[in-house]
This record gives sequence, C-alpha cells and structure tokens, in this order.
Amino acid sequence: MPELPEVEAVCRAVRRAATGRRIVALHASPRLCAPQTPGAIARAVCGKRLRSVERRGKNILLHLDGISLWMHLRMTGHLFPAGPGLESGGYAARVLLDNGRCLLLEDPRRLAVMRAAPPQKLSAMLGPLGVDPLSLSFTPERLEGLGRASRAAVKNFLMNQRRVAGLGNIYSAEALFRAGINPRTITARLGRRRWGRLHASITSVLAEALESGRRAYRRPGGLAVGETFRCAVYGREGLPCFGCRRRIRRIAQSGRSSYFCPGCQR
DNA sequence: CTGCCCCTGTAA
DNA sequence: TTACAGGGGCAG
Repeated sequence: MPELPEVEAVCRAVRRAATGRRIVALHASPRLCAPQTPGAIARAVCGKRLRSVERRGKNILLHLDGISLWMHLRMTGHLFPAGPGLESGGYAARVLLDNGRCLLLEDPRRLAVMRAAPPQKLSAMLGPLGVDPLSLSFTPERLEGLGRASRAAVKNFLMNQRRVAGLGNIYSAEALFRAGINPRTITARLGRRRWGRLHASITSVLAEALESGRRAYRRPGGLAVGETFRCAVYGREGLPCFGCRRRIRRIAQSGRSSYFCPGCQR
C-alpha cells in the first residue's frame, strides 16, 4: 500500500506512540528478517529505547540506542501502533514496548523486509536514494537537473528511487496528470515550463495525500492510510476524466500499469 | 533501462 | 483459471 505519504504517516504515528519507549520483545517471521534471523534482530534491539524515527523515501528507520531497525513495507506492508489485546490476523512482526503497547507489522503478501544494523551501515545502504520530494532541496531546478539526461519515459523516471525517492505507481501517475504530461514522454525532452509544472504537481499531490492519510490513520487499527485520497487517473481505466470527460486509458510501462487522460496529458 | 522474480490475495 | 496488485533486487 505505501508510497511516500503513507510511509510518512506511518512514521508520524510510530513517532508519537513509541518514542522514548523501550523494546521488550520482538517476534517476526523469518522471511521478513532474511538474511538475518528473528532471533538475531530481537537480541539486537531488546532492551534498547527508541530515540527517533526517520523516513528516507519509502524506508523507515527506527533509531535505538546504538542500533537501528530498518523496515521497508514494499507492496502490502502496514505498520501501526496497537494495544496489547489486538490479535489481528497474520502479522509479520510484533515489537512489544515497555508500556504494554506494541508496533504491529502486517503484510499478507510477505514482501516487506526488516533488518537491524548500526545506523552508519544503514545509511550506506540507503546512499543511492535520490532527493526526497518533501525536502527543501527538492526544487524545480534540481528536478530538471536530474532528468535532463534521462531517455526513459517520464513515468519511469519518476519511479526510479535513485532520482526521486518516494514516488510510486499511484502518485507518479497522479502528478503527471496534474502537470498535463503524457507518461510516455521522454524525460529529457521536457521543457522548462513542464519541469516547473511537474515539480508543483508532485509537491501538491504528496501534500494532499499526506493530509488525507493523516485523517485516515487517526483510527487505531482502522482504515488504511491513503484510502481517502481521490485519484484522478490511477485505477480509473475507461471512466471519464474529471476535467475533459474523455475516457482514462491504461497502458503498460516496464511491466506496470500507467493510467492517463489522453485529452489532458499530451 | 527493461524483464523476471519474489509472495499471496482478489477480481474478472 | 488467469490477470493483476501501491515495490524493488537482480540479471541481461
């Protein structure tokens, strides 16, 4: 489920619920922990206090005393604070806190990953990540600079985490719709005006998604993050465009679906 | 940079 | 039964 806004909402929720708390136990499925083991991760983090929560792109970093816990939710992972009683179906990991509450990681598809390592090691691992679109260094000039030499379709460019870190299939499509840019456009061929529009679109789409995600996340164990964001093109194949009423089209790009309006996106 | 793969659930 | 799913590592 998660792209940048959802992961950011998760981080805020975890930050509020667990900062300063000590981890007393950790249970996790082996697949989630590979190539480490659940036991090794548990030994590394138990007894440590959560000092801060950091997001880098779609990556979550829980910084403890001298060691950090890295998580990536991939396609279907959910992470949320929960009470002691919640024994919901099939969690992938449960991190018990010293106040009786816990952090629950659920993932029906079991693609999420988790690892414990010193923060420097994790930073090195995440080194190739590109600019975070919520950071101050994300400017129209920076974006244009990153894409000037790319011959990939602009949709694929936006989804490349080494360039811009955090956009996925949904918000790439939504940002391109707002900017009026066809997802198949060769990135390097975008002009200055379009780079400016694309930058503004990314910023506004993420801000709105974050806002709707915050509302959704307020219910403990309830609605998943991001569900209240109303997509203009994603998942709307064949339905009329909210702007020009033409039918939204779906095409495949790099094996993934891209949605766009043939009228509004040239 | 693109294709294939990793998994499991859901819908057509 | 098949296609597809919001991600990313890896091979080619």
